[in-house]
Amino acid sequence: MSNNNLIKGSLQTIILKLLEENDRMYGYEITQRVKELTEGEIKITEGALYPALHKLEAEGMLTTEIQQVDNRVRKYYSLTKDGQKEVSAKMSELQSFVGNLQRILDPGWKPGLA
Amino acid sequence: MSNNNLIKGSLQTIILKLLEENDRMYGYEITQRVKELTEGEIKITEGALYPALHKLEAEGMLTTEIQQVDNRVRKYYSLTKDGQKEVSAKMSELQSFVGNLQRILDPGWKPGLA
DNA sequence: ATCACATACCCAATTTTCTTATGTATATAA
DNA sequence: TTATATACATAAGAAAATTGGGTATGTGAT
Repeated sequence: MSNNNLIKGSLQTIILKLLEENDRMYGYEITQRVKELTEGEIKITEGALYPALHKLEAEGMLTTEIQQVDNRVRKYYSLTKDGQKEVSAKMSELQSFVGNLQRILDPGWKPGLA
Repeated sequence: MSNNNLIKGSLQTIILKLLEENDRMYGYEITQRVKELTEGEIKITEGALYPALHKLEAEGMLTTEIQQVDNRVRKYYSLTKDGQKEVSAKMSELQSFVGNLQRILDPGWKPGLA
């Protein structure tokens, strides 16, 4: 995940959420989307991404579809039913975790006040 | 660190920040403070905490002072000069990471709008 | 008395997740 | 022909947890 060494475990959530929004994406596309959205600040490395995708597929969260585009092979991933449920679960876990982090780290923090 | 599996990488930041606010804390106290602040949702395990404290000490971020209290030994930790600088660095890293996470995961998210 | 629980420290084996480095292959622009 | 972009993949190693132990004291309940 680039130079940023924080919060291991959020990569799966990122993958699942992007697939919820986009229905169908391939690996390289995911890395580019994340780079775009964070203005280059988070770069998902291939060494992290592909193992994560394979693991999610093995767990039944994703299905794949291989497709030829301009003499290049793309492997498209989509959410399964289980994957769709998992997105919600992971998202609320992450939200609650970030909330708890704020309670620990931001003295005087109150929910709902930016 | 308990049942919550999304915390990896933020423990050092939590320790440093709590010590910035409290000047002097011992290990067990840190676990209890975090439990309090998160209403039991985050429980720092001793297997994670003590190695993290020892590492921060070895890196020169913390100093220790052993004290007897009621026939029990307590090891108090405080920030060194380097540790004080490190708090700011870790905090802004974490804030920027959480911001990037929101850009990825919250479609339509704008900074400053809760 | 003994058992559970709280306080207070510690370590070792294992697992998960990442970094770093490498490999394959095609296409395009300098 | 060299670098960069696209597109997949694996393997060695490090980092940071989990899990499960161990030591020891104090207190409240059965």
